[in-house]
Amino acid sequence: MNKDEFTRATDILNDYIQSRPLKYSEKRLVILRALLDSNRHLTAEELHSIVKDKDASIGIATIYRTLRLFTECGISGELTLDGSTTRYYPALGKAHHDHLICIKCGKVVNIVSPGIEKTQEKLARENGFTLESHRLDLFGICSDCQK
Amino acid sequence: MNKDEFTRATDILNDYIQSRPLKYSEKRLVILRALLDSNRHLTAEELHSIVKDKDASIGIATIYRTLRLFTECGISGELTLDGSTTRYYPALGKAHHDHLICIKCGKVVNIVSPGIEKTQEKLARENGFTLESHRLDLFGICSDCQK
DNA sequence: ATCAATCATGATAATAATTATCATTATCAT
DNA sequence: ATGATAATGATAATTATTATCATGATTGAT
Ligand SMILES: [Mn+2]
Ligand SMILES: [Mn+2]
Ligand SMILES: [Zn+2]
Ligand SMILES: [Zn+2]
Repeated sequence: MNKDEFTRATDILNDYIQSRPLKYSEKRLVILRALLDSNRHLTAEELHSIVKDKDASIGIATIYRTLRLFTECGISGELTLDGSTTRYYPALGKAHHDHLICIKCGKVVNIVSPGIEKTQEKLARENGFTLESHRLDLFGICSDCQK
Repeated sequence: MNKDEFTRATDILNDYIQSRPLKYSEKRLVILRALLDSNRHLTAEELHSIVKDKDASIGIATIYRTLRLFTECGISGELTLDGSTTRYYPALGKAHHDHLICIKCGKVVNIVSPGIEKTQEKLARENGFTLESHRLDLFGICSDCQK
């Protein structure tokens, strides 16, 4: 009976909140719902404008605070493509993945390559590093934009 | 008799300048020398403070302008690790490479993996993309910082 | 060398995304 | 209910970078 994404996310969020000195908030659930519904890579501003339709009192600062919280507990992921604006996306239940981005239309495709992941580990080891994380972004032109 | 790095860089820079409506400038050479001498991944501010010892009249805006020029003609490369500050490094003659960064001391090691590069092409192709560029950064802890 | 056109530059204002501050409100354990 | 403290909105502050603009340097033609 497979809990839906929202329920799984709130479970994680509640656990996280109760494991440290944090308190419940209704607004976080509004933001969570909007993020999961969109299922895209959104900027904080974009998410804010979506969320305001549901609760006009939510301020941009709370969007940033909440997204940080979501990322801390694994509900969302962050992606900074151009060094200026960070985009946030639902990461729950999705295994680790990298990104393939169209430089014309901005489309983002999730990709995964166990071979690359393994090679990264090897490269780090060869250089005496223990690997903690990595970032792989491929930039190109999607089939639509090639037409 | 292998021209030295500075000479090769100035050759490229001169060609680039003469191929478009740009003019000669002494200050660019001071900045170039400082960048090549350091041979590290520097922020614009760091490079500025080095350069000011040679020519105190050089302003930070010219550092940014010149680094952009260097990157355009392939003399320098840009690396934005944390989404906030961009670092610049001598790229001349160095083949394409990716980066392995120590999250404790900031050390940056250049790495290269033909296998990964090839797999990236394949992934892009499988998704209907033509690959234009990519960014691969590995974050870990170097051997010194593990002690 | 003179001159005009235009690029290069420094100082500084502007920008833009994000974070910090702070007064007010909401949550929660007692 | 109450007291402690977290959450929030408004907005000021921050920070890296870019734009503006008046001034100086370079070039190529006279
Ligand atoms: Mn990966
Ligand atoms: Mn690469
Ligand atoms: Zn596209
Ligand atoms: Zn280190």
